[in-house]
Amino acid sequence: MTSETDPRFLRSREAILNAARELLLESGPTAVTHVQVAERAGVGRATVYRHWPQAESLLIEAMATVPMPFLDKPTIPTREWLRRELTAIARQLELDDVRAVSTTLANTALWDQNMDARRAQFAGILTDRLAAALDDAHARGEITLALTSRDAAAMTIGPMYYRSTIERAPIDSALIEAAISALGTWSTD
Amino acid sequence: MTSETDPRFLRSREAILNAARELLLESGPTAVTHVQVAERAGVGRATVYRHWPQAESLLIEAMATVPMPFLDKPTIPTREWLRRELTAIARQLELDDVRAVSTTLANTALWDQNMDARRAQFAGILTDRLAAALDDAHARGEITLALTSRDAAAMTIGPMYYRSTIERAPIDSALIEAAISALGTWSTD
DNA sequence: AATCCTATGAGACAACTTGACTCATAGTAC
DNA sequence: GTACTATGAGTCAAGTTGTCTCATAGGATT
Repeated sequence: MTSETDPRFLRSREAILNAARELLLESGPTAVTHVQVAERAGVGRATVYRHWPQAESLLIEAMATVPMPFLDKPTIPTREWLRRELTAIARQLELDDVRAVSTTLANTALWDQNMDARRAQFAGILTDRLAAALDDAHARGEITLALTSRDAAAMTIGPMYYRSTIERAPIDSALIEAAISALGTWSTD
Repeated sequence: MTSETDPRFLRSREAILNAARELLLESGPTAVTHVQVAERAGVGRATVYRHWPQAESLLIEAMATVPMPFLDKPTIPTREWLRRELTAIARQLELDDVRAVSTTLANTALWDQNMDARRAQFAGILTDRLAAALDDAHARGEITLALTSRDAAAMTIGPMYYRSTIERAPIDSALIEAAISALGTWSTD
């Protein structure tokens, strides 16, 4: 039997990941230490070291277990799809764990290459999908773009992210509507 | 002689604050420890403990020494003032230390009350000043607002902050222009 | 059931870190 | 010159970190 299929191994692994995620959520990334994770997970300290010799790798994997906001496959009309997706992201940003993961990512990525790779991947997906959806909407004549389609993520998610992490206030639908209008002139206006 | 005027005291204090700021910038908030700061500042370890018994307070004060983007007194026309100020903020966000301070603030504020107070103060100033400037522009008939004036900070600074800290890409003037247009209909259009 | 394999918890361990304290020295005011 | 006090260097106990060892027990295979 190889480690990866041993139920004892998998049980410990899950317990450790859950404990790490809880600690991140409750007390921040600095709380994700081998000792604290072991206590919270109810496993031996040595077990945590065996699974993740580096606490930082554990933090990264624990962060990856938090469901982050993404964009579903675009539907038509794009404007409705966009309204729906941005509202979903807004709701996600109200969750403590999503805020914890995104701000930890943005912060630690400045000094840590592994974190930066995760940040880049995350940001890239959002920017790409939104750009593709808008390019398509433009090709169909649904919108006349006021900016490059690759600026759309910053223009729409940016205000919500700022509202949620810097102003720490709820995201109202007016902000979402304003962001959607800011992308260009919609033919359905 | 009281401590606060003793040149020896002030010299140590400055050296410690500078070292802490450098460490934050180069290696992140976790690098701001008594030992590392003492080494970098060229002072004894005990001196750092005497000045700041809590490393976190030192981090907060060191962060406060980094010049953060604010908004100058509004001039007329508001649109020109806004373009100028947002461009200034965009330039500031390209600086490593501004990114380090703002993302550290957003992240640590989630678990630390003192940091959260700083975050709230910082966010409040930007939101208030921008709202006041836009209310004034509206009263003068320079703009018909597409959103509440208190949403303006999120709508304009948000995209730049997201671009700079999540997408980690340069802020182009098209993004700034789009944000300005998103605020409403300018009478000078 | 019996056997083998291996992940685990408990514990021991040295190396290092942390925060507190002491004291001789030297920078500064008067 | 004298008095004051911030400082660096050093000491110290308590706690933390990462590694290793070993008996145990969970789980697969027969």
